[in-house]
Amino acid sequence: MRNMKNRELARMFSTIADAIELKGGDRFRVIAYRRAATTLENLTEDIETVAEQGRLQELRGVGKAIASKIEEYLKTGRIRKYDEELETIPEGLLDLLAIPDLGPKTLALAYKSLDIKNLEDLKRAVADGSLAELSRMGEKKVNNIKKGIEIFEKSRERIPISEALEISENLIEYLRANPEVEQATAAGSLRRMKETVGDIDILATGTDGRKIIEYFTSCPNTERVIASGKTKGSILVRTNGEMRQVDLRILSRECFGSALQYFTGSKEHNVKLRRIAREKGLKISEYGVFRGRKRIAGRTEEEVYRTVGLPFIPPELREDQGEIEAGFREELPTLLEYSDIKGDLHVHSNHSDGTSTILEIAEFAESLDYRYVAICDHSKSAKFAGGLSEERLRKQMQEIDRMNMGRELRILKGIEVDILKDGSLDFPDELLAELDVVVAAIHIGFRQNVTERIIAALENPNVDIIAHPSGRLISRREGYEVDLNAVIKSAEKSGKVLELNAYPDRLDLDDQNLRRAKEAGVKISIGTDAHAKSEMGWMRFGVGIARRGWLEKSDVINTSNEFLLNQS
DNA sequence: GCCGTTTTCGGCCCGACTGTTTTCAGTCG
Repeated sequence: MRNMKNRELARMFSTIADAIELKGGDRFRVIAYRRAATTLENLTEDIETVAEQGRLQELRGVGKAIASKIEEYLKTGRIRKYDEELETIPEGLLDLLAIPDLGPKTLALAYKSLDIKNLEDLKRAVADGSLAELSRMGEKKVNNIKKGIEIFEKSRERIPISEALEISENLIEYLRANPEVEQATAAGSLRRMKETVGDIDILATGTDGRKIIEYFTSCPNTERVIASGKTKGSILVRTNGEMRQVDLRILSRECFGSALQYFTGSKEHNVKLRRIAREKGLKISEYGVFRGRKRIAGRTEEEVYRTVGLPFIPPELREDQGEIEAGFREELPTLLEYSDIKGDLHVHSNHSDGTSTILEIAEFAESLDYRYVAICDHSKSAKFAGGLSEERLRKQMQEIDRMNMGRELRILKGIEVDILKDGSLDFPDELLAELDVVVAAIHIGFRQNVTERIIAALENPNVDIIAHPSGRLISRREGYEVDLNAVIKSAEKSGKVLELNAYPDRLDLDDQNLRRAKEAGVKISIGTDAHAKSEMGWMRFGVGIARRGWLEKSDVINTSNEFLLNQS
């Protein structure tokens, strides 16, 4: 996997930070380790290259001590500090920090006074009431932790699409490098681009199944081999500290299409498809389409669909949400393609809490063949995120004007302006009016009149886009208390745009609400909310979710060559 | 542990929110 060592080092530094925090150590050292971890995660070069060229200390958050730890890791594969910090902490304890509402202080106390070492201990202490006995623990707090445990467990069993794609793409690339392999493709909910997936399934055809499986199970990322035969192999790989299972199935060429169709699902889609086939005297299985005993199709998915009189249905639509009916009526949408995207309308620079300079962002946008990119840093109320004062924003605008001279890419002057608790915006109208793009967002008061506040923002003529309209964080946080139907209606009325935030934790609006917005005639802007230039690559997750929401090129504003907003 | 237009020591993002308390600790972003 590319940048594997960057990732592993980031994980180790982040774990060291957790360990120090849990022990009540210096909180600034905690911050320092976390910052180094973030830098490594976002680093596009291999850390080995940086080390070889003696540039480690040029990295943000990497000083003498951390640089020497990186070198130690590259040389020996270990970091003594990491081993030392973990020595005194039971395995699995730090994982519990991922439970919402359970932080280092509470966990340390639970460990010290109740000997809670893992999830099971914690659940027991919740159930038998011993957790409630701790100081500063009340009914509500225990209840929140209980809910937190549920979210935590759910998030562990499902893999975020961003991570699943990375694992599968790396493995598919690895498989294709083997001449025995003819074709290799991901299937399952991953291919349907669901926001989280249960497991990773890869299908392949080739000359010698056993050899391919052996090659697969011996890939460099394998942590453990679970199964290895001549048609199926299963391995565990480690990413971000989690073990993920990947299955590979070897199929015969003749039934690759029907198997891909079968293993892509969804189950509901397949059930309906098979029922329709049966009505036509056909039988569809993973081995092909059969009339009696005669196989009439199976080599490609197109063939399979054609036998029942359907056009090819894109995987993202296969949820039995009307796509089969639309297929028969020949009314399937022409879905948005990644190549339709001409710009990113939500990127943070190092003027607020991003890590890249505007120039770096612009050059990255150029490398993506974009026509424009909008710099939308935080506004002044977002102090935790280095929100810009009016003065700093004006300076930024001047800087952008200068950078736009003689440049084909257009850098758009934007802002992610906070919607305050009273529904007003964080900056005066005169200032907002001077910007190219005004993205308004809720960051405080998630339960206070959110619907009214968003609608008030939509009614401000200077606002163009509402960012992450539901506010949910996948597997981590419910959204705002907001009536999205009312928001969609208001956006329709004012001709405003709702965002599909492509940040992997957000994917907000989600597929269902995107479809509602489309049906209401509301346009969508896909923005990555990137906080580092490389995160602009998240656009493809946004495109995937947009396709699940039945969006076409014309539904998405950042597909037009020139940047145009309907300024009312 | 990092970092420097206040610079090699002494800061480091800071306020909202919640639930616990009776003036504040812990968590989150």
